[in-house]
Parts: sequence; structure tokens; C-alpha cells
Amino acid sequence: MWTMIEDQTHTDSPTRTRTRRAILQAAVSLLSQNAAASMGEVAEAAGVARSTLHRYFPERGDLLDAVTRFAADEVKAATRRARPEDGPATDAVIRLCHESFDHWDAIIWTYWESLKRDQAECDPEDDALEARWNALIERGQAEGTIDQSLPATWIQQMMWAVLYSAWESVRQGTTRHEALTLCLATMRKVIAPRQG
Amino acid sequence: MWTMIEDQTHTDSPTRTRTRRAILQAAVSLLSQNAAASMGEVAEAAGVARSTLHRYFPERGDLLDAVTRFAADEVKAATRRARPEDGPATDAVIRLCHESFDHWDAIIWTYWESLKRDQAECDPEDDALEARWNALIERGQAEGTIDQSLPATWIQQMMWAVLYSAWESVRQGTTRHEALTLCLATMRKVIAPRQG
DNA sequence: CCATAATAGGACAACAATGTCCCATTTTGT
DNA sequence: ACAAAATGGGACATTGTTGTCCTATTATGG
Repeated sequence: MWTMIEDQTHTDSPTRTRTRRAILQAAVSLLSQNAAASMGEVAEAAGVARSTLHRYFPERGDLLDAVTRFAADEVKAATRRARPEDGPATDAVIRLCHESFDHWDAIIWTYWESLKRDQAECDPEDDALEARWNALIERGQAEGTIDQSLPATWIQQMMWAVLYSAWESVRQGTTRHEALTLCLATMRKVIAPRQG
Repeated sequence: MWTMIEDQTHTDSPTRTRTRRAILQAAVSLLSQNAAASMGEVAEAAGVARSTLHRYFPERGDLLDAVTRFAADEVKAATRRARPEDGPATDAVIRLCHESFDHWDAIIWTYWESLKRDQAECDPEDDALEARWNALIERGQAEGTIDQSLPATWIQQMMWAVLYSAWESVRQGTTRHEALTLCLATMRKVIAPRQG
């Protein structure tokens, strides 16, 4: 006998792994902009037949869960590359924005997800991630390089918001470079300790 | 003979005006958080039967259009109350955030709508509104009280973003007062001219 | 109090999305 | 080239939403 879903990664053939990734990439890109997109649209965006999509993710919920994990992994990878523990906290925050900027679809999806499960259940995984961002901000506040009058959670939320605005600007025609520049400049101002 | 939709406001009886408002208020509150909410959910939130909802807005598109107009009116009223042309631009921006804060659902809906019609069609109405916000920011930049290194459109987008974050904080348990305080403090930092 | 306006509630067909199968075709790996 | 794997594409029942209609009930205003 033979079960469709065994271990997600180990038993998948190279071909299946590739199409799986193609689906997930298309899905996170599409669903982050329109969470109500139909399975047919996802399949079309991924360049596969709807039947194939259902073969990989039998039900819509399966796809959504996989997209959530996929996006979380991307965010986690971006966080790791930003090395939040290295150097001045201010620079690390900027690095974090910089890395996140290239994965705005995954960021947005992860953000929506984090809102949906308000403060209900708490996966140790995700918490570890958000906690890592929080630790960075609090480190900066301890250093005195990040505004201590704003709660760390608020600053974190502002990071999502500023990144979102930058991504939206790109969608409306702004250059990626300019959007990133504005994003980072704004973030510097937000976290800067008030000296007046 | 007798047409259902004549002039929206003149021929409506007091009763119809009241229920119409109740529906629109519930709809803007619900749809701003979940644009895919069904007509049944809207009717339930408004406390009316689904048949009544369809009597006022025969098709879903009719409701959506009405909600858009309703939200735009609320935003316009808030803008008017903030008196963008009076006094220092910095204070006016803060007043604008303050007034908008109490109508976040209308703000959010208007924001989504403004994104959907990217730069395609341009209703003179809405443009007049966004133009008014823009004029305020540019006035501040001319005064030297608002950062000139950030484009006015970006600052405007940051206003939406910061207001959104504040509203989201409230949804997650933060006091309205504290959220507003954080919102205004952050906005002051964003628009402040860089002096370093 | 009474005629009229307005609503609630349900039945109904039309429609789109979903999930399940099945089979022909293409691709992969050897 | 050949067998196995993977996909494309369609048919199908199912479900939820939508839009329409009708009737009984409630609320409104003179």
C-alpha cells in the first residue's frame, strides 16, 4: 500500500518536489494579495491543472496550511540571513527590513496568519520567530539606539506596516529601489530615540 | 408606477433611511475586515432579514458601491472636521489622524478601494479628497515643518499604514487611548524633518 | 383604530466553487 | 525504446451563495 502524504519531503521524487514548489510559490504570491482566490485561479497561476493541484493538496485547507508553513520558512530564512543578534540593533533592524523586502508575499501572508490566531493558540515555532524580532528591538532599546518610549510590539507592527506600504508602492509603479529606500528611511525615523 | 431607487435620500421614508443606515454601518464594519463576507452575514450583522437586505441592495455589487460611497462620505466628513487648511500643517496632520482614528472601518474600506482602482479610472470626487490630503502634506513641506525628503504620496500612505496598525492593536486588546497615543507619536516622528 | 408601509421568513432556481474519479497523454528515468 | 511516474482535462455530484418571489406578520403614521 501507499499513502499520498508520508513525510512531505523525504519520499517526494525530484519532479514532485519541483511542481510542489511551483504551486506553493504561485499560491503564496496570489493568496497574499487575494485570500479568497479560487483553487482554479491558483492552479492557473501555478501553470498546472486543477486536478494536479488537488492531487497535491486534496482540500483547500491543506493548501492553506502548506502555504502558511512555506511562508513561515521563507520569513525564518530571511530572519536568519539578517543576523538579528549581530552588531548594533539599529543596523540589524535595517538588515531585517532589507531581507524581508524581497519576500513581501511571504511576509504579508505570515502577518495575516499571525492576526487570525490573535492570542489563541501559540505554536512554539512562530512564537520563537516573533520573539526573536522582539528580542532584537528590546536589545536596541537597552542599548539606547531604539526609542524606549514605544513598546517593542508596536515597533514590530510598524515594521510590517512600513514593509507593506513599500510593497504597495511597488505595485503602483514605484521602483523597487526607491520603495526600499523610503522604507528604510522611514523605519530609521520610527525607531530613532527622540532627542527633543 | 414606482421605481425602487429614485434619489437615494429624498424619497426615502424615515424608516427606510434608518434601516438603510443600519445596513451600511454593519456592512462597512464587517466588509472592511472580511471583504468576502456573504450577504447572509451582512444581513445578520445588520439585524435584518436577508430578503430585506436584497430589497435595499438587489445585487451584491449595489451594496458594495453603496458601502464605498458611505465610507467615502465618512472619510470626507472626518477630513472636513480636521480642517486641513488651518494652522500649522503638522498639527493638521495630527488632527487628521485623530479624526480618522474613530472611523477606521471607513478608512480601511476606502483604502482598499483606492488600491483596487490603482491608476485606472479617476473619479473627480475621490481625487479631490486625496488631493486635499496631498495639499496638506505639501503645504507642510513648503513650511519646512514636514520632511521634504519623503514624497507626499509616501507620507500619505504611511498615514494609512499607521492608522491601520493602531486599529489592529485595538483589536488585539490595546486601549483605544494608548493606540491613538502611539499612532500620533509615530506619525510625528515620520513627518518630522530630519535634523541630523 | 385602521390603512399602509416595511419586514421576517421561507421556498426556489441559477450559479460558482469544491472535491472526487477516471482516462488519455506526456514526461521521466533507466 | 520502454515501463513507470506524473500530468492534463474532462465529467460529475455536492455544497454554499446568490438573486427572485411570495405570504404572513409587525410596525408606522394619520
